[in-house]
Amino acid sequence: MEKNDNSKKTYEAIIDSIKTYIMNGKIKAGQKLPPERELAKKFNVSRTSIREALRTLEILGAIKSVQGSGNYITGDFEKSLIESMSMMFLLQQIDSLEFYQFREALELKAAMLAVRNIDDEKIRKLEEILAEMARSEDEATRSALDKQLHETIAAASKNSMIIQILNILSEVISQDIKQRRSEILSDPRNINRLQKIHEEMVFSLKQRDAQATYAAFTKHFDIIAEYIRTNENNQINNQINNLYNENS
Amino acid sequence: MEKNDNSKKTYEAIIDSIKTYIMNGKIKAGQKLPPERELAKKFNVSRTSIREALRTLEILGAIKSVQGSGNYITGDFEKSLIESMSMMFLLQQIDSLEFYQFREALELKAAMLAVRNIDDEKIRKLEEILAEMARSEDEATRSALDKQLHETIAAASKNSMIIQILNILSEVISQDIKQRRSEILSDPRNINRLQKIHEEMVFSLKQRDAQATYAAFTKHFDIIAEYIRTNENNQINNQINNLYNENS
DNA sequence: CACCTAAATTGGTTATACCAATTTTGCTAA
DNA sequence: TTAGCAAAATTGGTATAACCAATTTAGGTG
Repeated sequence: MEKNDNSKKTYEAIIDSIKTYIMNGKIKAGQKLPPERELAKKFNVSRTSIREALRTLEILGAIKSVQGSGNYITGDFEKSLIESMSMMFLLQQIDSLEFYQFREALELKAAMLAVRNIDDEKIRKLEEILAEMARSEDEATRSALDKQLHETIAAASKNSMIIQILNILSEVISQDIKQRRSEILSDPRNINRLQKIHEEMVFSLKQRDAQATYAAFTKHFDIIAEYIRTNENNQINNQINNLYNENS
Repeated sequence: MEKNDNSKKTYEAIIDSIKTYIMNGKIKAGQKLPPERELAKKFNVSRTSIREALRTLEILGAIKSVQGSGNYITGDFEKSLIESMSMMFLLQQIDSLEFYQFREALELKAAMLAVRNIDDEKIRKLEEILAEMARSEDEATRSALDKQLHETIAAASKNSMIIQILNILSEVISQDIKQRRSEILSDPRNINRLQKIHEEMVFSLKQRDAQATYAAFTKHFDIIAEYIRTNENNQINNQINNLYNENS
């Protein structure tokens, strides 16, 4: 059997074909692909090659295979990005500080967009969270509320891409974030400091004051950065390693 | 043959195993994995499953398969992220404005980091680019210099993750960026405006003045945003579609 | 020692068979 | 007729075995 392409491996050619298939709108999200055996016939290759192509499409988040049912077009790319970024850390030894700076970039932009786009309901929600944080006793509650606060602000940006990537980043370093959050939030000296800054952040958003919002968020980041710098050797990779070592 | 895991498919389990293999440092970047037939024996599964796992690792950028030679650990995740993000656009209809806001987030952070980290040599380079831009006649040259300017600033941030992601973003929307850059840079009213802002950007970096840098970059973004808003219907997807339709 | 060729190694692909989950079909009973 | 259930068909998941194609290795030759 002749190959579809001189240079490309068969499964790569198949991927492109199926991609084009999807992009041209012949198949829309949610729809089912033809059965593997049929695809094999149609593309005139073995089912194995079809499956290798489908595997990569699956890892890219383009499709989802369901045994006994079929291969469905999806749009779930978060998983794929999470995988990629995780691997990126694993092999490139990107340190925590760099990672958090990346995250800060998005959080800050989200905040600046929120200044323009936030509505009164979200403001109320933020104020509620703040109030709960103030009267929370245990570190676990504070940690959960802290997470909620940041997510609410991100959502107020109304930029779905930034929201999605922030979610992904949280996933990638959830272990790391959790640990650090609890570290930082369990230090009694920080509790008040952070509470104040959180209040500043929300207040400046309420006032739709861009400059104050920028200042408040920057201050917030500085506290985090301070913590990370003191544990410079604590590479994020260690955390991620633990994630995977479970199933070795 | 019993499956390695109750819930996971075999090839997924294999992926995890090989990942762990990599993470534990048993295999470092550049090294060769054991042959597929050997891996199959070691993991007690078929070569088929091994290969499906290797395909996904390849698409993730973790390995590279070379026929006749072997599977090598690499660290080339850009390709994978580009793929993921491209697909993200294709199926999710993220519009240009959102995308550029995402980009701005990283550019701004890069600039703010550059304020702290930039050295005199990079400053000189930026000034040279500015000078060239001032005396450039054609739009193509200005466009190339503009790109160079932004890349140099990004590099000055010294945050490899931000630099990488910015590169990836450029790749993903290179068509779009090129088109808009030339649109914006070909309008005679903008040439002077942009030249001034670029000078502000570089000058504020030279002064290591964070506030001024922030102001300059924000002003720069506003010009871009202004342009994009007036062409709101111009979805980025169109550009990317064209990228792929070639091989249909 | 350098070079070339043949053999061995290793990834790429195909074909077939069977397992496992889901879906469909069609019968049975209420 | 219809609701429910069980068998059959469909469809993805895995395993073997065989062969192709590129690379690497080994061995021999000049």
